[in-house]
Amino acid sequence: MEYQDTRETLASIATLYYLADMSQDEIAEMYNISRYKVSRALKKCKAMKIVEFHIDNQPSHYKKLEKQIEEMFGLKQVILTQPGSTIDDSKANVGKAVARFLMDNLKSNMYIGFSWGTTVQKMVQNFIPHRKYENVYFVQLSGNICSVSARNQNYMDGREIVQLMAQKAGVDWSIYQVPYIVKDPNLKSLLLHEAEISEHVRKFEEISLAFIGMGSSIPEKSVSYTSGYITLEESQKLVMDGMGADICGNRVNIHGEECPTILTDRVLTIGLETLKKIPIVVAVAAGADKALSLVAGAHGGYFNSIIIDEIAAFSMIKLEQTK
Amino acid sequence: MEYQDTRETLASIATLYYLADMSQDEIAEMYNISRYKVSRALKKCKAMKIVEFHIDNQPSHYKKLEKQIEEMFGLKQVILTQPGSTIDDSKANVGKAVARFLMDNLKSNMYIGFSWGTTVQKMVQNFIPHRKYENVYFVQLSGNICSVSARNQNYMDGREIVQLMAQKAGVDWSIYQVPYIVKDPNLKSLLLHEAEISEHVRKFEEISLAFIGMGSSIPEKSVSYTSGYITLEESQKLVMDGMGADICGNRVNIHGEECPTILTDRVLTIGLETLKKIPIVVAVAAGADKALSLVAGAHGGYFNSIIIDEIAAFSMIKLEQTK
DNA sequence: ATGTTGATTGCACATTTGTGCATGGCTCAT
DNA sequence: ATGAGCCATGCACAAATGTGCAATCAACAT
Repeated sequence: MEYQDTRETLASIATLYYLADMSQDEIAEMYNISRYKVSRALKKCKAMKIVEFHIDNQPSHYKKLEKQIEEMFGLKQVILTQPGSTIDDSKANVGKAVARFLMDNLKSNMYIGFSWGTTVQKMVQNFIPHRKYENVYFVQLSGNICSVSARNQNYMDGREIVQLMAQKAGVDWSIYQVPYIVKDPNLKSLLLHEAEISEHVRKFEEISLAFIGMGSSIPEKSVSYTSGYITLEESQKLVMDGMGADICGNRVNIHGEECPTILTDRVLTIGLETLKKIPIVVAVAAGADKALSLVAGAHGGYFNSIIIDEIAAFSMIKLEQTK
Repeated sequence: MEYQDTRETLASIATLYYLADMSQDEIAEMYNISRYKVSRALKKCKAMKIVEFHIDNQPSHYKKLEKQIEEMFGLKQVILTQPGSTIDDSKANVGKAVARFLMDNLKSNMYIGFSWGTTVQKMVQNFIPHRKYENVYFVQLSGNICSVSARNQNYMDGREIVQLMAQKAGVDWSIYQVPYIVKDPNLKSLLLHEAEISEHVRKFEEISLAFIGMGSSIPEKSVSYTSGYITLEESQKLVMDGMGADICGNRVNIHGEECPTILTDRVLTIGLETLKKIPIVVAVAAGADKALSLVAGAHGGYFNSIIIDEIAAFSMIKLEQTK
């Protein structure tokens, strides 16, 4: 047996490991390669989705878990979705549920707010409105990031999400035409004094339903860092200082309290106090690393509903218990 | 989180382990149970098929592997099938391929031989003949075992397999109305002198296509033991003595040579020399523990074609290389 | 040639996982 | 009450697995 770095060989290794119950050592021997290589090949198989794990669970049993989280965090509504074999799959499932939620709740005479993010983005393709709406505004809640890693092929910025959604629904929309983060707090206040921008921000007060993304509490994954607004060290320091939770761009501690950070007064996004006044705010997230933001946001009362995957749900419970 | 011994909880544990990449320790902590229990719960998840592994491989790439085995063992035709997440699934896939092979090759004026076994049995439900055949006989190649463990709900004996197949095809059949194994060699020769039985055995010479099952080379799984004809110690001794290969009931060593064993002249089944004279003999098997019988049988020339799953294929190669 | 960059590999080590065995609890027939 | 049989549990240990790091290799521009 000769090892080649092809999809076929990788599939054979995955078969031998997961279906034939052979150890990595045995497989290594067959192909005359080192055990380490087999270990790494298997990792690759997961990454390339050559092997996938399917868990047979009736989503009906989420009812118990949803109830538990509602009570634990005092939330109005909790919707759980199935995790996929990759974080991207999980986000897609959440996105589908978010789209469904919106379609169920969208009526005429409403202002709807959207932040952006990879999970929120997954809602777009699943949003298929059937009715016509009068006097509906889709409002962008957070500014746009300028530089996106080229790797992220199908990345949508906040503007694009709001615009696509509004066009699908045939409603008006309002764009937050500012950068997500600025260097100088003074610039932020200057921007907010611009007539066009302040007019947009005033619409925040009219919103009756908002969907907001959660930031990752892993310093390397934080958007402020990945988009180059802060250094990795600064990102790590934020987490160290207990300010790893990121509610739609606002940094808070695990209790949901705002404290001064390097990002204070530099992020252009809907403020926490404004969020609190919106009747229905839905936190949208997938994956374990969103747990901190979810727990913190729930305690701060910045949202009253969540649509997340089962993994994020368990992670919230775990974090709350060990808090 | 409270642990309950329900399918739901098991599914959650599998989700946490396989999809959320949590360690068993972390999961144990969440549920306030011991790590060992998590390990055993995961084992149960596999057994209950709560979690399944799917490997995305195009069966087309089996061509190379099939060719390799054909050359390695000098076989006329090798057909490989996908392994399933359980050995039962794998057998079902093999059974499907066997049924297809039979449908492709069955013509009028043929005698077809069938031994029995869990893999051969899987062929029955997938056999859907469409044409009518003249002068076709389905012939049972091995005697029947009498006592079957009650656990094996849907076990079919050789008689049932042949009969069902023949009825589906609308052809005649001939049953080998004897026990699979007898205590006394004399009894075997007496039985073979019975007119009705000897008439059946004479049909073996007319067979042009036969499907034969392979015995497991794991002492505990050998049918001679599980059906109570020999003790576990005797079964282990057979393997120790190098006679673990089981070609349709005939014990041979890895080179395919017959040597005297405790079962010699006690098994009522088609003999190896008779098998050799049949134009097409197809070995049917799934799983790693059939490798010894497959390799031995190929070397002995008792069959010239095989239909097995990918795992059995790799196991054959491995065994042949380390032989 | 030489340096630079990036990927690959093997190693040592820590972590994670599996399992035979002994223990203790439970049921049930005597 | 007693003892036999069964099953769940935890432990100790062995086996299997993951990964940071450093060495190596290959490609390519200088």
